[in-house]
Amino acid sequence: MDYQFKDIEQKWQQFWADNQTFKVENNSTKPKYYVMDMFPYPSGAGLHVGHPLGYIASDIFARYKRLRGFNVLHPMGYDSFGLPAEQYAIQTGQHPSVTTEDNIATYRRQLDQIGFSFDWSREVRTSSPDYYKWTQWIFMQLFNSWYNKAAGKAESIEKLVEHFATSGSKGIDAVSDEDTLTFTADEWKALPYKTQQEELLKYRLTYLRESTVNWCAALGTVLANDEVKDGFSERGGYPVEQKKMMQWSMRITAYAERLLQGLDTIDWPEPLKEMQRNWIGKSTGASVRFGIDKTTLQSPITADYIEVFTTRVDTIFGVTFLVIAPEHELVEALTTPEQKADIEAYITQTKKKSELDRMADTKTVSGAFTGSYVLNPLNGEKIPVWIADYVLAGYGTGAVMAVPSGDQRDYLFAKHFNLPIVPIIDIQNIETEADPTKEGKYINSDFINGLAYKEATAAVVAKLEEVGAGKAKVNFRMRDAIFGRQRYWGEPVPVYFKDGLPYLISETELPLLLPEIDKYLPTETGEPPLGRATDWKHPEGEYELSTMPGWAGSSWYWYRYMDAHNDQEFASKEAIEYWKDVDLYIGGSEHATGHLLYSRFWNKFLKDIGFVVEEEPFKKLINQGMIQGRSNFVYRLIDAEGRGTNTFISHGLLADHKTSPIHVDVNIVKNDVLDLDKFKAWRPEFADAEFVLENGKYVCGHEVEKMSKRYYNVVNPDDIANQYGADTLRMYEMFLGPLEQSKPWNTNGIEGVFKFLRKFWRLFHDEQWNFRVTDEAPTKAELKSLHKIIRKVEEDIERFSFNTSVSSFMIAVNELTDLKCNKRAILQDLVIILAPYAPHITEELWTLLGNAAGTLSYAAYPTFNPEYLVEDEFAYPISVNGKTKMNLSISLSLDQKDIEALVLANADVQKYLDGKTPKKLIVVKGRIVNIVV
RNA sequence: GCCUGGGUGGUGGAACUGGUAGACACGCAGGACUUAAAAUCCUGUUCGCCUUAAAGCGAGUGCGGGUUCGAUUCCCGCCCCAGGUACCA
Repeated sequence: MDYQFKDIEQKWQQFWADNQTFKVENNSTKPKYYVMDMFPYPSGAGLHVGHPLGYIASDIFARYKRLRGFNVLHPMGYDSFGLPAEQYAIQTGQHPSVTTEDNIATYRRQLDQIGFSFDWSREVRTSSPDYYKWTQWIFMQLFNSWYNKAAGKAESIEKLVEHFATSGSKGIDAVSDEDTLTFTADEWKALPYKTQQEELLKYRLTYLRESTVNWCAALGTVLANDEVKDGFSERGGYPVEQKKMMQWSMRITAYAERLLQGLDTIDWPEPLKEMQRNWIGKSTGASVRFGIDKTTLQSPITADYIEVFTTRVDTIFGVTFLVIAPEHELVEALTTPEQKADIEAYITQTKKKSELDRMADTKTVSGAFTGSYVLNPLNGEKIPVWIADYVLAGYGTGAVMAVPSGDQRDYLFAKHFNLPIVPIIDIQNIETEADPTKEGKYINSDFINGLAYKEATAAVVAKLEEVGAGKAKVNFRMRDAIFGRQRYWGEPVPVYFKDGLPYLISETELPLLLPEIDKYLPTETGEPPLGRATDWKHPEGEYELSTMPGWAGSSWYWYRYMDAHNDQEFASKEAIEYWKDVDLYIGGSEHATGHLLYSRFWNKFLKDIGFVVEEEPFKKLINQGMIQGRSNFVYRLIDAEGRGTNTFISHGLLADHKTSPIHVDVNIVKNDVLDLDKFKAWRPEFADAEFVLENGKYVCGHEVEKMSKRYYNVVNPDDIANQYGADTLRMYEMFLGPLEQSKPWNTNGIEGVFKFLRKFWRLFHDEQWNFRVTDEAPTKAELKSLHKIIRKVEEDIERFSFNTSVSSFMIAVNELTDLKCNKRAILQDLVIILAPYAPHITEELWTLLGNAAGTLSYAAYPTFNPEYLVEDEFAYPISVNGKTKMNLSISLSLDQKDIEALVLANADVQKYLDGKTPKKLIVVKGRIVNIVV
């Protein structure tokens, strides 16, 4: 029979499901291998062709590893809590769990159609109570822990309490809030219970913190930064104000150093690691306190100094002004009456600027003088204090010591406002711009004059410490992560409040179920949606009303796959000790600093408290590129009055007509040629459309854009699978180009892949489509083809170069077709090698070859034998001055000298030399001959 | 602005360690089969020049330089595109 992909694919998908072919056990004599994909959020739009790209790659890898004798864990699940479902619920009143359920069913159907080898018995859903029970449980462990810097890890809060009770706060080196108390053991014991608890909250790894949020009173909710435009909500355009709010936070900063160091131990793409490094943002420097000169201030001020962080403390004698952020808490107090108007005008101006404007505009210098001064702690010099929007409130202390001779921004600022620029290093050239050099000796710098960078820095830090005005400090850019959302569709926080204190519910009360509410909106008093729940009250107090953020459930899910149905633990010790970590993780780079950082954080925490065994969760990570949409256009003719007609001009003829482009559904266009009948049927307004054709065809224009419904460029994998089959879809997505590269989707080449599979099928069949394979001994040429592909695919898979292996399969099948090879000895091995890429057609042929159904997935992978590829001759390219002129076959057993002689004696070579004597002859054995004349 | 990745035929791409640029596929053109179409198969296909043809010549991997016997690959400078982004002191 001809290649009937529909029957074959349905048959084998059913077989795998019925026989649980890919179910994997938590113990085996085989070595383990864990291949995981970033699980999807099940959106209402369903899967588009961009999603499966990574899944196909990981599935090929998983199937390959299985063939190579590994016990492979390859699971899939759903990140099913999230905003879109809630938004939909607000609009339609449908419960998010209902729409989520529907969407998951669609995803599952679409995934099944592509023939993935997932072990579905381990499926997880973050929104399922069985799952979020453990998300809540981990939250409780974090609440019950603090970070002991001395031990270099998280420990139980009990240990901290014990220490307080025996030794007070002395000897505690912890990551904590800034404002912790100092006390003796007796003083601790004497503290009221509430004060003790408040104190402990300053140490817990999850804690309450007041943070500013974008509050939109009209919508009654908190908005994300990108939902706010110029101080108004993007949705509705209502005013947004900064509001302080008590929120749950995660003390991820405790792990900053370990998160940074860990990057050196994992096999991730370097750009992605770089992103994480930059996000963590470690900088070594010093904090310096500049005393406020109160003699010039007319109003009283509580603060005594402005603290700055600098990485160049050695330049402190070059400081000629201080710049603080317009949002700095001291701005108002420092502003003198004369400067008040200036400062207020500047602050108003800053608020109008969007983040993007502030970033792109490095050329405009702006700022305003507060009228106040601080004193240089080392020489007592009076230094003016300015505000400027290039200083950000959120980083460091929100204040900068400006050294215009060494920093270009400070330099421009000083030039613009006519502030002094003092050179501090002898070789510094500051005529036209700042010179940040660290070479040379210091000048104009008091006691470090004549010193070099290293000694100077040490001397300044020592002096600052001596006078109590500063100290060496490591600063991280990374902030603690807010861990709460004023939303409904998320995990409830397992906490209730009594007398203003948070208490964990008991473990036996887990999971704390999400209550039913009447509508998915904030309450009239501005409480989160959970405030609407009736009869939802802890016996001891009021439940927390915010829910966990989107990243909670995804920060540990790889452990749940290891033991997905355990109701005693998030995963058993045995399962974790067996699977350990994810060997290969494939997903998009948009999660570089969110999910991938939080996951590493939770993993390190779980290791600290002894529940997991590996410091890093994902040993190797590959980013798949984004698949962009390729839109098609038709061109509507514009008549003399400038009105659109119902006539459409083919792309090649546009120059002669006035037209306007219209997006057309890519699904009714093939290779940029419009299907006229489908176009007429597409929309009623086009039913009478007329066309100006070129060569009898209507050719569409095209553009690369985001894949989106409104551009009519969304391609659904179902359509491809229906038309060409899953095996073609799988191979085509790989054939499209390098996995890690972003590329537009187009189906231009899909016929080639489909034809390849038919050609492969035909190798096993005669002219009349009868299955016909012989047991004859293979020829040398056939063995060569086979072993070439064995080696090539092995190399390609190991370096995740799937596109090149698809090409190689085509070459192999072309060669074997030319050789008219239908020998079992060759074809059976070829079936195994191709199986990870095209699992359905290969399963069918595998059984036709007489093997037991379903055994292909665990067959023995063919071994490469280099002997079949040994050549005795090589067609040397002969080049003259680097330009290839001809080929010359020469035995590979000859040595350098013989080759040289042979080449020079050749008549054709002599012709190219044209009587000239070669200056030099380069012979690279087995590669090239180059004659220099 | 900064960081990262990229720029190769009409198109997607290949060339893995500096060694035959354009594998493989699409598209296109021509041909075979067919009453016809689809399907299939065969041939050609980087560009320019010359040629009846065979063959030949020249240019060519974003642009300009450099290193080298030899550069898509390494170095310097520039332009453009994509993604990320936090003026990070």
